[in-house]
Amino acid sequence: MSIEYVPVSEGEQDEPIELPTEEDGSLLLSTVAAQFAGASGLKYRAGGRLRGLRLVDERLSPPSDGWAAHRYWCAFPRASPEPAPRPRCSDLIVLGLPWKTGEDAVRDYFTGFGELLMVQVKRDAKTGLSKGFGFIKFAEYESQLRALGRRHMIDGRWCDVRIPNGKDGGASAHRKVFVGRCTENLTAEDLREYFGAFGQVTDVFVPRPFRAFSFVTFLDPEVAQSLCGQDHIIKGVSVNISTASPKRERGARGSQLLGWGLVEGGGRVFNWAGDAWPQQAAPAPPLDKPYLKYE
DNA sequence: GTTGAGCGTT
Repeated sequence: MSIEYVPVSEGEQDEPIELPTEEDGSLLLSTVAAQFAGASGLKYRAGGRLRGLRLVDERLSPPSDGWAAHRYWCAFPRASPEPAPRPRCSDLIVLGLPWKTGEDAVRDYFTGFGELLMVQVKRDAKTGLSKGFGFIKFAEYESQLRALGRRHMIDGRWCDVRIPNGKDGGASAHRKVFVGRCTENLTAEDLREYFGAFGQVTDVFVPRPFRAFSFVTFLDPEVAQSLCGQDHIIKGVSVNISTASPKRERGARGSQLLGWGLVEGGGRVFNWAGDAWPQQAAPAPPLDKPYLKYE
């Protein structure tokens, strides 16, 4: 069989370019792609119907009645409807680890949620004793979602997994709502269950001793924002939902009008970018043994 | 009784 020339166009209506076949009578897909970048195959019309050409090992086979009986145009891959880049995993902080828990136990536990890329338990440099928290990073975002969606019993103690402060680009400010008019019988579990119906809840904070409010953090800021301004009845209690204010901002909530750009606190003035929460500027002296009461 | 605990020697 000798080389022949096959008329190929980009679309059915376009002007064809003649492309050479191989010795075996096939047409290389690379020959097509050299003229029509991104082409993944060829088609033609047979008796009014569209037909596709057989493609094996990058070689296009002629129709049964031969190349010369038709003219051809290119098929292109469907514009990928899902180039949506998945959110990347961030480091996650694990809070409330028992003193005795080391990297191995943390890794063993969280591997149940997916492949881990990193595990750290933070220790005092001098004594080597655990500080009661650590960091993990998952390989897959789905694993991170699963881990953020619940509390964790590790070595006999409940632990929390959070996105570390300052590592979410201020997104937590939009993902968290303030729940006012809480009563003492509303538990964190009640709130998690109730608000979980609106979207994945990543954190519930209920002050102890009792104060008449709580915080609920959602994975999706849209969910959090959609609830703001509403009253909801949970276990017969009418609670009010509003936006959460940055921690350092006490009293003068009017400065929300300034977009949270500049805030006074504790006799100092703090400044931070965009809507990020302020880093702790005057950290309370850390307790020597913050988890002692639980042990 | 309506604004929060703890956050990484790189």
